[in-house]
Amino acid sequence: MSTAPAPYRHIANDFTDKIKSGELPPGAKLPSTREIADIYGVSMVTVSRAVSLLHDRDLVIGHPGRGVFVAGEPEDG
Amino acid sequence: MSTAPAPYRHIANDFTDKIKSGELPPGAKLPSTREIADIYGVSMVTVSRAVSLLHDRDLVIGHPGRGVFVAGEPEDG
DNA sequence: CACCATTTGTTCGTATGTATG
DNA sequence: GCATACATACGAACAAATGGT
Repeated sequence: MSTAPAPYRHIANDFTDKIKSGELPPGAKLPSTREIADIYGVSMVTVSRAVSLLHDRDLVIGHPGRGVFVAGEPEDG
Repeated sequence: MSTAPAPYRHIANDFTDKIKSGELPPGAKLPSTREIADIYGVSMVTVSRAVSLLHDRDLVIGHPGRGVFVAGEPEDG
């Protein structure tokens, strides 16, 4: 069955991996919603949902007007 | 203070509380998406998002054509 | 300070797909 | 195949915050 995850799940999973692997260290700024949407070929709503999951897991922190940053310490503290 | 959570957050929080308090025991069926949407006065999309959070937290399990059930053991096995 | 552009966050309506019965 | 019900997505819109001019 593969159980292929939905796009928003895939995106969330993808960034979770990048953060946990250190590719995106604490304080790092994620691409804007529009950027990610363009990269994955989905709408901004879908990206927003994916980021919401990351936010729910305390992996990232979004700052309206600035961007989304990886949680952990810098930029946020 | 207050920081009133968004509707979908509020709904998810509400059901999380019901489940954790035992008001909704494992195997219990949640109201249908349409029902919840009607109760809270929001669209089904918003309810679906709230349930997605519950699902992400392994609090519930959705069965297309049947409904959403509280996770834990029964019904889900 | 005022105005505008950018960016995040959330919602609505609608459509499609899948699964159950 | 139809009715019911969950899951996800898109497009458009509004609200709030930030920052540049």
